[in-house]
Amino acid sequence: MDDKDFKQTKAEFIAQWGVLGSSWGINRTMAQIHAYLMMAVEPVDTNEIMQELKISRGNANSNLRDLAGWGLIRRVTYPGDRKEYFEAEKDVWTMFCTIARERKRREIDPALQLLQSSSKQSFKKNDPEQQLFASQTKALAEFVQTADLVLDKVARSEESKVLPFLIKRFR
Amino acid sequence: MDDKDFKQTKAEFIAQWGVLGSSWGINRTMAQIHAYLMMAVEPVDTNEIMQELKISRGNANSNLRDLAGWGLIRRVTYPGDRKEYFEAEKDVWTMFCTIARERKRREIDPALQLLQSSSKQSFKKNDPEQQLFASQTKALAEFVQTADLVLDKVARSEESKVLPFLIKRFR
DNA sequence: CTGAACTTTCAGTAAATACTGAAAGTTTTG
DNA sequence: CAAAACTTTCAGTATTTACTGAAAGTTCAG
Repeated sequence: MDDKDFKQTKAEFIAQWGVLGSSWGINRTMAQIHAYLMMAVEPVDTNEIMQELKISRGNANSNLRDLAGWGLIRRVTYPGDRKEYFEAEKDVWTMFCTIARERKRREIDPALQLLQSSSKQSFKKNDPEQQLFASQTKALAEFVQTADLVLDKVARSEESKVLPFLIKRFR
Repeated sequence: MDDKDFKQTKAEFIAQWGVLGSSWGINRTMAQIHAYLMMAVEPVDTNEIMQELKISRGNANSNLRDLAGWGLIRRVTYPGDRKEYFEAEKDVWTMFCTIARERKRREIDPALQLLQSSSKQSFKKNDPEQQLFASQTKALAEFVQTADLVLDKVARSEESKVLPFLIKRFR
């Protein structure tokens, strides 16, 4: 594969990764920046990202900030160089744990809170509608709590190096 | 809890569930309709949904269609009644399996396809950038494949009745 | 076949989300 | 301290996504 083909393959990959990202809840540009950084051998500065992905400085800046907020990329600086560079976590299991931890915090915890507070009301025992509401919210709360717990166990960084092997055995 | 309080609690729950849904990739209305149906004792028709959630016929129709497409709700008809009613799957584990199956089909499979086709190109062994691209896409492909497999195992309906107990033990 | 009962579609519009680029802010250097 | 090098913010705008409601479509009873 010659260099020209490679550049094209890579660009195509990054573009497509963005499309996939947006079919999740992730914005296209953020997914593309992440893909770009995952495939970068060395840390990259904002200008390079702007040029390669054809996006504005503001857009690059805010998506990089968000990615750093998720813990998926790190800011890197070199002594004697005032620019900031960015570098992605490249280990997929570490990435998975990071994402799991953040999603738990941002999505699971609020859901659990709503479900628990809803299910802990007092209801009329003779009203089937109230009974259903009570039992459904309770069942959902328990489910989410279980999911939470599993993610917790799985996303502890110590175990995350064992887990891949365990799971492969499990096939 | 009197009936008025209950109505309010339920409405608040449905509204909030919608907010949570949209912090995932799910649209607010769809999440609300689903919540409404999960908490409904009997099958519900389009008009009731329109009134209760204050949405248009078109909106109700298309979100109901999509929910049915996900397999999260069923269409119900009664002999001698021309209207269609809708009813949600209420068992949370069955719901989970359904969602897992659909997400696999809609999100995991396309990602896997992209990753596999990208990682199966031939690369220059002496170019570190090409090497990184090759190894990253391969690692991602393997990860996604594993996730896929785990979901597959978990989302088989037979086992889904055992799994909750298993996981509770695991605490 | 006709019309009532119901469902679906879709052009137009509203709302939410993402993006731009210039201005303001910050840090460092000479 | 001034100016250069860089980063952040944010008002305005573009793009995407969701929603409305009326019209078209479908099914069925008489």
